[in-house]
Parts: sequence; structure tokens; C-alpha cells
Amino acid sequence: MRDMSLHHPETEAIELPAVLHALSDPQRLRIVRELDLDPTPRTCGSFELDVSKSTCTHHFRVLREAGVILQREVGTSKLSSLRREDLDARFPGLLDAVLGRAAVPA
Amino acid sequence: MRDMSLHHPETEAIELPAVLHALSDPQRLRIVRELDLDPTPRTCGSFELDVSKSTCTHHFRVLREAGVILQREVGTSKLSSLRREDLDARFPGLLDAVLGRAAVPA
DNA sequence: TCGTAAGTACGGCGATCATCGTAGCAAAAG
DNA sequence: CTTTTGCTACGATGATCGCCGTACTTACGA
Repeated sequence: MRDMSLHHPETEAIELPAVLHALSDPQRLRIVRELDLDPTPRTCGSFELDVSKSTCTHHFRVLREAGVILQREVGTSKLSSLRREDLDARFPGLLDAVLGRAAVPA
Repeated sequence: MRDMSLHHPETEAIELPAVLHALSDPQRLRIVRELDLDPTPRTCGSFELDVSKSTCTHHFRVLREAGVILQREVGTSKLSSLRREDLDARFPGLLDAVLGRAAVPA
């Protein structure tokens, strides 16, 4: 194993193209939607994805490195959660819009 | 020339992953931002992009086929404009969030 | 009419991507 | 200690992507 560290970008370093790219994949969009519905930090394996385990790892890394999710190690598992506040601070309204819960103005 | 028709997806057929993917490229994001700042329909060539003409064509097609922009032929040119209303109807708040003008709630 | 301007089709190139299987580690369970 | 569990590293593969140059078409203007 070469690199076990979990790199997360600083809030100010979250890049819009990276976030949009991370969210442009159906599997990853699904992950984000599930994380949104159930805000409890969950292990990667608890998601019903139509991909293999190694592909799953890949998608979570893309989301993490884009700044969309936060992963923290707990024993042999990783708990993932949305970086909602960071995303809202950096790109207000973006996450809500993607999740289909935008604030519709009067 | 095999296919000259300008295909635009119906509003209801605009897919979120396609839109996010279209917007995840810096060049295309730039195009959308310029179209936002100056809503006057403009020709593809009037954008200052760091790419060749054929690459430019490519980016505009991606944006069009994703449902982000509308292109209509005028003589030998194409005039492009944002499909703002369609995007707002389909994914409320998304375009504004991407453009950094989200409605920040009180 | 002839040239120029705007844009496309096509083919190619290198890079990235999504996916997988295999092998392996570390923590927990037995 | 051994097995299981959760996840990762690595390597491979086929697909897509961004980019380019060339050749071409079509409309407009001199």
C-alpha cells in the first residue's frame, strides 16, 4: 500500500469543475443522494451500487478528492458523509440544486 | 457532411448527469459564463477560447446536446444562447448556483 | 464570379475514465 | 492464532474525452 492517507481539499480549494465532474457520474450521484437522504455517516459497503468493490473505492475517492464527501477511518471501515456546509459555503445552492431541493424564490 | 441537423433535447429530456458533465469542462464553463454575462445570442467564433476551431465546435455541440445552450443557424453562422428557462424549469437553481448567483436564503 | 468567413465532418492522438479481478493489508471476531 | 470483514493498491481493458489539422460546405461580400 503506497498511500493510505485520506486527502481532503480545503474548503477554499474545492474546485467547481472537479465537483461537477464528480457529480456527473450516475453512480456517484446515487451515492450523494443516499448520503443526503440518510445523513448518518455510512460505510462505503452499505451502498447498493451496481459496481464491484474496487470500483466503489474509486468512486468514493473521486468524491472525496473533489471535496464532495468526507471520509474518516474507523477501524477497518470508512465512514462517509456529505461536506454539506463546505459545499454550501463555497458554491451556495449548488448541492441543493443537484439534489432537487432548490429554494424556489417567490 | 452527414448530419447537419441541430439536435436539441426536449426540456423534459435534459439529463442531470449530462448537464453536469457538460459544465465540468473549464472551456465550456467559460462559454456558459460569457453567455450569461451577455445574453445576446452570439456566434461560436466570438468567444475567446484557447482552443482550435474544431475543438470549439465540439464544445458547443456537447453543450447543445446536453440541453445547456440553444443554437440556431443564421446564414453561415450559428447563434448560441443559454437555455436558461428550460434549465431552471428542469433543475431549479442549478444554473444560478453554477454561475455563482444563487439566491441565498435569509 | 471569386474569394473569404464560419462552421462541420472526419480521422487521429494521447490522456483520462469507469470498470474489473487479483492480491493484499489491517482490524475485528471466533 | 485463524478467519472473516472492509477496504485498498495494482494492473489491465475498453470506452470516452479533449484536442488538433485537414478537407469540405455553405453563405456572404467584393
